[in-house]
Amino acid sequence: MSPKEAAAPTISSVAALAGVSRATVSRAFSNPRVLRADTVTRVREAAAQLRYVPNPTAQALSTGRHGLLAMIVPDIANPFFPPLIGAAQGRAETAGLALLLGNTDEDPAREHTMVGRLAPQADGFVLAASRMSERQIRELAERRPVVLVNRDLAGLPRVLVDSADGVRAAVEHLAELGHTRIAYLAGPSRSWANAQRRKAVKRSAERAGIEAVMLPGQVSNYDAGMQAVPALLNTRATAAVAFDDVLAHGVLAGLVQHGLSVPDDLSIVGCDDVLKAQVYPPLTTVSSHAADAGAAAVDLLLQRLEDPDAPDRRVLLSTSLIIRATTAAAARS
Amino acid sequence: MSPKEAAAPTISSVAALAGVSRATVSRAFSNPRVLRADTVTRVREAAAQLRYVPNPTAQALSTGRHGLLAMIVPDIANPFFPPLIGAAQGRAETAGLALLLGNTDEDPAREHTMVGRLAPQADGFVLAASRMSERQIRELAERRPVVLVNRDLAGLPRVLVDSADGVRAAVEHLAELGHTRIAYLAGPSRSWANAQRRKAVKRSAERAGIEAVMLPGQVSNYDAGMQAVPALLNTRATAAVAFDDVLAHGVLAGLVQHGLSVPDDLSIVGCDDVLKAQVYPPLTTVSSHAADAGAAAVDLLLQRLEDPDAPDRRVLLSTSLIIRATTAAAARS
DNA sequence: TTGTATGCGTTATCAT
DNA sequence: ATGATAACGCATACAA
Repeated sequence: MSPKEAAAPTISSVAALAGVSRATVSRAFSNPRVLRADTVTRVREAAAQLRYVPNPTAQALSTGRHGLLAMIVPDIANPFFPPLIGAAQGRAETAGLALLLGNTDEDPAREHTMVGRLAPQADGFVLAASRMSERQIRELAERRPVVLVNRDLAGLPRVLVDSADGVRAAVEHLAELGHTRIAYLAGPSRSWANAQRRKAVKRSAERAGIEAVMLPGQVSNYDAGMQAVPALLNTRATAAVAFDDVLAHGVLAGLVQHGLSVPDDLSIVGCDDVLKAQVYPPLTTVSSHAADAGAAAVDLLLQRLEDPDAPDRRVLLSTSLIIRATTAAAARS
Repeated sequence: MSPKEAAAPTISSVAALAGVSRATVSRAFSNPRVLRADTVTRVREAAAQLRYVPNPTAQALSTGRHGLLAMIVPDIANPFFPPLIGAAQGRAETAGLALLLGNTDEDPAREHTMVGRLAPQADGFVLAASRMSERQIRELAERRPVVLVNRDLAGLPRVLVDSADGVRAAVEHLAELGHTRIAYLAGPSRSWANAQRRKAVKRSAERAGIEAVMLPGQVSNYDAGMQAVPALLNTRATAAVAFDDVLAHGVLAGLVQHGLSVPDDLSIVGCDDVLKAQVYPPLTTVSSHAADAGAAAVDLLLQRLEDPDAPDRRVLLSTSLIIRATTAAAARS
């Protein structure tokens, strides 16, 4: 039952069987157009007969292309990322590439050593919500094509789910409901999305003429949301927008623990729409489209791979407010 | 900004700088014990000075070891898998290996071509909840070390989260509560876990002297759970155990849509404990420990990698019933 | 259109 | 303890 290395057929065996040189076999696969059609088929038949498949490692050593893409995420347990990863893997697969996955647990140092470890084998990187310093990222980009997701660095191809619009709509929605004091419950401090959302809340609140108070950053998980409730209550805000749905979900739970009811006592808005209508009460949130982001990122990377000097593109994925059941008129406290 | 291939230093440059042969440089890294201590340090200093790092591709071509593990999952969007993947990646990382991730969308054919694509580059596979045929799996195991998660094939190393105990406890719990007719809502038909749970429900019900009716298989997602509700109601069962938590979660929602309340009208038990106490009402479920399974699988694979002829181990991860709030005394209908 | 020869960066065998 | 040198499997510049 131990794997026998079954002496995989090489280019030489195929060449022998087909009665051509090894170079011809190589060309029959990598550049068939330069060969006569019949030799191509002859070689291919021989190859099929032997179940020959080009050895990617040898190809890599010779060409420098490994057929591998690397994707780095800060927290695979956060429901935002699995769809992102799945879509990226699917896209890569379609292009004949495989996906290396790295999970950093929000640790910039770990991320840095990880990309260093992966760089010699990966043809390119998609850094999702990278926590590395700008300098580290640019250093990597010096070695390998890099595409960023939710990180906005000039000169690098990047896809950004632009929650500014959605968040603004959320704040306006809250203002219209009569809320005059809202809170923003922050997410990871190194998160670009968090910075963007925070800023959007602040600005939109100003514009709407209502007050916005900022609560300190949290790792994004259910428990953190629950534990943030006392601080939230302290602000005397009548509504809160949370960095993301999982935080919001925790807040929901914490609130009922405190005997408060949503949206009667407090309105809550999430972000990313990872919960859909699956919690009770269904969470008002800002859409995200993580899967689209993953696919777009790989597309950008693929593009970059064939033409390294293609102009860097900055693709923005728009968002919108999804009103469900956790927002209502402000309670008169 | 386009990546310059900066002519990475090779073993030759280091050899030149250190005034030794390439072989010595190689040994200084892969087998330092055979060299004099001072030459090792001299070589290492030269390497450090040039920022030399061995080229893994070249190593792979020469040794056959790629430093890559492949993990295949049927559905990365199912919350059971991300922790599994995260733990596996972490374990691999500790061992100096990187993780290739494949998502098959429950498609056996896709899985098969995927492992074929990956086999030449991966040192070994962990197949999580593989949907491939036994034959295909054994074929792969012929080429590469394979560890199975939640699939029970004799002769192959495997880690099984053994939900039999937990499910039995669940059924007994239900019986004690006075339920005399329960339903099992099945999951993916090719899932080993589903088969095991289904069987456990059946047997435990017999032993407890109550009736168990089996509902047909579903893909495991929230909507499928919701849509299964009419069929569930049709059985006139007063309790149901679902293949997993996400299905159970959908059932919960479907039930309230039908104006029914849990656990007053119907008791529900999930599996895997991926929801924790995060839904309302908190779901009674059977624990799983996906992360442990991922770590254990990689450990097994690592073991297999250094000694291909190690006896195949079958590690069982035990489960238990977690009683929360979706089970109660049978309603007298 | 096809073949020859060489290189890609290591490891490993065989000498010394 | 260290050095030469031949693989590893493929791609490609150059020849023919």
